Amino acid sequence: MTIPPFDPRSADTRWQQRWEADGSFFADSRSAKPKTMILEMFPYPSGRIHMGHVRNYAMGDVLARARRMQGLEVLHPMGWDAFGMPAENAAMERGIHPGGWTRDNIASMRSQLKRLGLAIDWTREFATCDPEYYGHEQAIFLDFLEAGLVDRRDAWVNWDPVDNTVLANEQVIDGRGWRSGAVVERRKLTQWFLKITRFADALAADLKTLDQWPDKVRLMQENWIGKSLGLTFRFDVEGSDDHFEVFTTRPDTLFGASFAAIAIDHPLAQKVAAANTQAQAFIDAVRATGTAAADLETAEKKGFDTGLSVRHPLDPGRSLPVFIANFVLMEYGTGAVFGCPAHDQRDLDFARKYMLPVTRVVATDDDAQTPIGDEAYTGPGRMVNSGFLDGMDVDAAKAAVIARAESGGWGRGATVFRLRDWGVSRQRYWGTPIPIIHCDGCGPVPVPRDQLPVVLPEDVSFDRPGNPLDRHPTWKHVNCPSCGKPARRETDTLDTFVDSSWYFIRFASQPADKPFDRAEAEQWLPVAQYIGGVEHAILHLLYARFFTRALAHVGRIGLVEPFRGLFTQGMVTHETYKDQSGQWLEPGAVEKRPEGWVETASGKAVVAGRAEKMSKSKKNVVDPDAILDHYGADAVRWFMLSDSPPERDLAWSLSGIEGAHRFVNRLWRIAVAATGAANGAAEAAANPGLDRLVHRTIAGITHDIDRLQFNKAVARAYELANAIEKAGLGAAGAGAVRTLLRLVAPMVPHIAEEAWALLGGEGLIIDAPWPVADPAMLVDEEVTYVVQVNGKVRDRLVMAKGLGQDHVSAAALATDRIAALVGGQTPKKVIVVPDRLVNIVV
RNA sequence: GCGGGCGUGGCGGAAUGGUAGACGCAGUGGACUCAAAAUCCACCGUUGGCAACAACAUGUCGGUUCGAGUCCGACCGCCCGUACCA
Repeated sequence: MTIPPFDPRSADTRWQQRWEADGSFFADSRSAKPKTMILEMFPYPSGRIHMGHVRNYAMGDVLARARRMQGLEVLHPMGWDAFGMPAENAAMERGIHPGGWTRDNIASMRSQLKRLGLAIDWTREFATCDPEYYGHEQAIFLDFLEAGLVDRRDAWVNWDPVDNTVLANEQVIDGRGWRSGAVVERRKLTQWFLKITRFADALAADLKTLDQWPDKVRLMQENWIGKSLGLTFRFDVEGSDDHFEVFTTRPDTLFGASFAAIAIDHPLAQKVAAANTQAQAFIDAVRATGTAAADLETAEKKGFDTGLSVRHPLDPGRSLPVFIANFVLMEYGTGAVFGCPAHDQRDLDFARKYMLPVTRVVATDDDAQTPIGDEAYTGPGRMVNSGFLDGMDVDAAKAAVIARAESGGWGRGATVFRLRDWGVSRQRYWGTPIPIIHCDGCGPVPVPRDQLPVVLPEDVSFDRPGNPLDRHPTWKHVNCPSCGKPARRETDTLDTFVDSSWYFIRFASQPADKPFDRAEAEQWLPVAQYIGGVEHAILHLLYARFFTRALAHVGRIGLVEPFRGLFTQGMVTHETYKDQSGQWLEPGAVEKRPEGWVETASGKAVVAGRAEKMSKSKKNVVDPDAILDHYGADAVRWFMLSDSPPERDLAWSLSGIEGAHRFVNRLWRIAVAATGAANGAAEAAANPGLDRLVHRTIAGITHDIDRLQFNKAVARAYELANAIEKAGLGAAGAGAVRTLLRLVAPMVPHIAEEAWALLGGEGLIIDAPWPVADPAMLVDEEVTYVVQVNGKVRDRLVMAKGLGQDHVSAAALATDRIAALVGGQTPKKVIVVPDRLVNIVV
């Protein structure tokens, strides 16, 4: 009987259909098994999946499948982050409806994903643009509104005057709208805010509980929240009733103050400008400079002397000039600062420019008399030139100034956060409508809950810029739920980050009549392992943490941290190629010849660049569908998991996928060999060593998968495969082969099922229990000692495990090689590391 | 500027302070074949040597240690994040 080779074209769909027919991946909330939720960040339905998706979902799938084999009830869901600008852009460019475009994309991406054979419970699939989803989101918004977690206020936004819409900061490039190219204006609009700052302290403090998150992400969030401790105090303007507050983290340096500075948007600056055209001109000039990062970096410190002065709070005889300064931000702290040039570089630059005094107030033991040069001193030391603070260290002085301010009633200790409240209003059509009705008499009135969802109208046009909801003939015209008079719907929609801030809870529980059932959701949450790109380290992950806390605050759920484990995977990259004129070339258009890389068609030399993230503009994209057609799902999955550690970038290569494909075929040959006749001689000779390796591999791969070190699991699988082939046991090796198959089944599930069936395994391999290593088999009876002389390896010695130190050192010294090297001297020292190594020092 | 990460063969990468280079890719030689593909076997850090073996070798320089890729200090390079944050 000849067994045909493995053919993924038939096997992949056959097993996928079988799993689906069996409901293998259905996550049963009523199961008595321990439950776990494995989640990868859900995709935006852009149209096609890319290799980054494949890598992301392959990793999550390994974990989900392994946990399932380990006896857990696994929830591994999939859905669509379906609202957003690209759909509206497509609508404008092609005259199609955003909803139709989105649903078509979802359909094609779903079928692409299914080809990968992912262990997903598709019964829980949803898209955030489903009214059933966003209706519940509107209900949550109303919950938050009732609980005082929603605010409506004026805010500065980036306004594109051509597209008539607000732009996110990321959509402003060099001060221009990324689509229209129009110069972006700063506009003040009334916006809805979610009060994330209410939780700023908890969001920062609880980062330390997230011990299964990468340190890097925790640090990024900590910096983003930006908690600073210090003093807020009042400056009184001399000769008037005006006063303003400043915040400082260095109250200790207050005696070194030589000026005060306020932001151009500060109310006092506005007041000054109203009466002073030069001040107004300065403000206009600063505003025109733009706020792009590049501008700020090179921008000189500039100020306008208002002619006003403020009293020094600790030294009433002194007064300080007040400047309007370009480096003071209204958005941070109080929009006003005091300048202490000696101990702050920015203040020093400013003071030198405007000839302000520079007084050292912090000194180390030997530099109290040294004047400050071009560099501010920000280190520790003792206070000088500081009145009652003299002699104190920095920390004591901070506390003393705060105490003095509080008792004097002119200031108080304060905590300031960099984190701002979350503006969620978007002047867009393709998003969740904000469930509010504006009434001239009653103000903003919540839509009654029995009228949810507020559904987006289908009949909209994108022939003109701006928000189609705003100009829809009928949609926004409704009566006020409170007084019944004619009123208008809110036409802004929610930021799409709101949609992704609670989708994982909806995955865990999706009743029709409410966003989620608390008890059911809590069975699955928090997510045991969340996997996605590091680009979401701040916004999405912070918003989701906030949302979960806010839901707990309103009593809807009993947890505050949604993701227990977080893993940020690297990108999939590919080499890039450019021709002599600098045009990007597709990998398929070039080849490597002895003389170097050339363009195949023309034979002209090509410059091979480094591997970069796959992108259309660099023409280095590899389409998963074509690869799946050619190699099948298992080879692609295996390649995505091998070679590179998962947190680092993975360079796609043809030879890499070829190698993965070879391994899949080799697994099949190994299985086929195990159906043959037993090779008795080989069995007797090779079995003990192989058995030990099998158990070591079980322990190793289990451990590697737990830690998401798939590249190491892959290496161990190769080792075991090599050893099985080398042993040449035939059917006598079937046990080892079956174990290998179970170990690789989470990674290459289709070939694993096929080979499992071939070897007569019971049921499906995904229903087979995960192998368990026998601890006795992990311990060797014999160990190889490394014998070093003066730290250099000179010999190896196989001895029984657990011998005494004297015995080991005597044995080492007795070998001819070592005896010759030691040459009869008495060793100065012999170090014995039990069961590992002997080092003889002469 | 600040914060973080990373530097190991031709390449991706392994390595609880204890045999550096597991495993894969690429390459070289051979077997099978009319031939090729596939597959199998062997070799595969550098230098010297027929060999046994020796020396060198984990970005650079120093330190701790019987012993350092790993720990400590200084520096160089690359990558990522972030920024007038008071």
